[in-house]
This record gives sequence, structure tokens and C-alpha cells, in this order.
Amino acid sequence: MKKSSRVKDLRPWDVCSGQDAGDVRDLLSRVGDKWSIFLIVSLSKRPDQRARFSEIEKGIPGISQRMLTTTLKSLARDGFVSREVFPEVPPRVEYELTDLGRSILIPMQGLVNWVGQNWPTVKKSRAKKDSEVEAKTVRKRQF
Amino acid sequence: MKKSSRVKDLRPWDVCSGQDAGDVRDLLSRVGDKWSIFLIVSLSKRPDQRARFSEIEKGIPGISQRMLTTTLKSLARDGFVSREVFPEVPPRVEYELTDLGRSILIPMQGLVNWVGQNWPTVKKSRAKKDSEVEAKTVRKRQF
DNA sequence: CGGCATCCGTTCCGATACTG
DNA sequence: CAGTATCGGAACGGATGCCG
Repeated sequence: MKKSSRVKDLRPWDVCSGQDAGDVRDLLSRVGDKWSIFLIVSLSKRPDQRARFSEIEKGIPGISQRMLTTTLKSLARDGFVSREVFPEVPPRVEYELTDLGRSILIPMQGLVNWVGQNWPTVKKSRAKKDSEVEAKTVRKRQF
Repeated sequence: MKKSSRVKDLRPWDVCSGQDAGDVRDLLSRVGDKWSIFLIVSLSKRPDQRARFSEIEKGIPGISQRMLTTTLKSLARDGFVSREVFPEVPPRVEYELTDLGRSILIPMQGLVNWVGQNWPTVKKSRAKKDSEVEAKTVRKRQF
């Protein structure tokens, strides 16, 4: 067994043009920013996939108010969440995952599964390569 | 029909913890950078999922030499591609998609499908929201 | 409460020049 | 050919203060 066990027969990208890759990149950089995925998942776990600003904030440790505002705004711009303002004092604003926002959870689940299976491999590879580089650097420094 | 047609019954993230979301974010920001997805797809389309530096460069319009080097290096660090140097003059270096690199194409295909179906919706939402903001800005400017 | 405006350090990335 | 080194602009994102 040399090449026989490899995942070679997969042809998942046969239909994929450069245009597709471009659009996928747009999606990835959209949803691959620092907080979007957390917002989407956080909303998806609530009853009615709905919460107000301060609730979301509490649910996501480490996020700044500025980034919560910013990220919610751009998610709303792209139609992943909807925003509803209630004319009260103090003001109340609720955000809800839209159908579009919910729909992306399906392909995302594929990534979750992949990560669950393969992320340890990635981390091992990273550590291994890093230690090799470290060794080289040390060797260099000796001269 | 108000809420009946919604994609509500989906529960794809039931098993997903905050840790999962964190790892998924790591993956997304890893693969969501400007060029990684292009490199992976580009390699996946070649015979043997393998090509040398200059071939990849030609296949990806707009990429700078610096970013090709950088991106290949970090993909290699994480184990998505392997790097082989041939001791010749002029030097030849070949990169090949690893099993790990190939395996991620499967969940990626889900994203490709999603993008194919839903990206127009996103772009429409974007345009709509932008024009609304534009209208508001103009209204403000009148005073 | 739910923002927005500002400042500011960090990271990203393209352009360019140089090297084994 | 396949890089490395350096620079500089742009974008990201945290901290802080103000405001309806």
C-alpha cells in the first residue's frame, strides 16, 4: 500500500470554476472573521434563534461592544440576521437568525465534523514543523 | 403561512460547544485568508494534485510571489500540502495536496453548493441595505 | 441600553529589489 | 526558478469616551 489508501478518487471540485472559488472565498472571509461564527452559533442555540444585544454580548466572552455592533451590522447587511428595534426606554434591540442564516448552519456542520476529526492532525503537524524550524534556527545561531 | 415555511426544525448545531466554534473559527480564518482556497482548489484540479511553484503561480491570476510563498508555507505547516525540493539547477520545487488537504474538499463542497444556491440572495440583501443607507445619508445631508 | 466616533497598535498584503 | 528581505499603505480590532 503506497497510494492505494489515499483519498484520491474524490472528485468533489469537478464542477468548480474559478468563479466558484472566488465566491467561496468571499463567503469564507465574510464568515471567517473573528466573531461572525460565534454570533451565528450563539443565536442558533437560543429559543427562536433570537436575542437582544446585551444577551448576545454576555454569551460571547471576550467580544468588545464595538465588534459586536460591527459584526451584527455586517451580518444584517448580508441577510444572515434581522434587526428589530423596539421603541421603548431604555431601548431594546433584538436580533434573529434569518432563514438564510439558518441555512448556512447545514454546510457548516460539515466543517464542524471535519474539524472534530482532523483538527488534532493539523495541530500536530503545526507543532512538528515548528519544532523543525526551531532546530534549524538554533543550528544557524551556533555560527 | 408566516413561520410555517421556515427552516426552523434544523438542529445541526446541537452537538456544538463553544470549543467547537473556536476550532471552526480557527479553521475558517486559516482557510478564509485571501489565497488559501485558491491554492487548494488549484492543486486539486491537477493530475496527481501536484504542481511546481511556477505552475501554481500561473494558475492563479493576481497572486504575488510573496503571497504564494507565504500561503504555501503555512498550508505546509498545517499539513494541507507537502513540499518536495529537487536538487537540480535551476531548482525545482513541487507541492502536493496531502490526504488531509484532499479531505477538506469534501466539507468545502457543501459550502460551494450553498454559495451556488444562496450567494445571489446575499448580494441582493447587500445591495438593498446599501441603497437604504445611501438614502438615509442623502436625507441627512439635506439639512 | 445600544450604540457611534476616535484613537491606536497589530496584522495583512502588494510592490519592489535582491539571492543561491 | 524559487525564493528572501524590506517597505508602506490599508484593513482589522481593542480601548475609551460620549450620546439619545
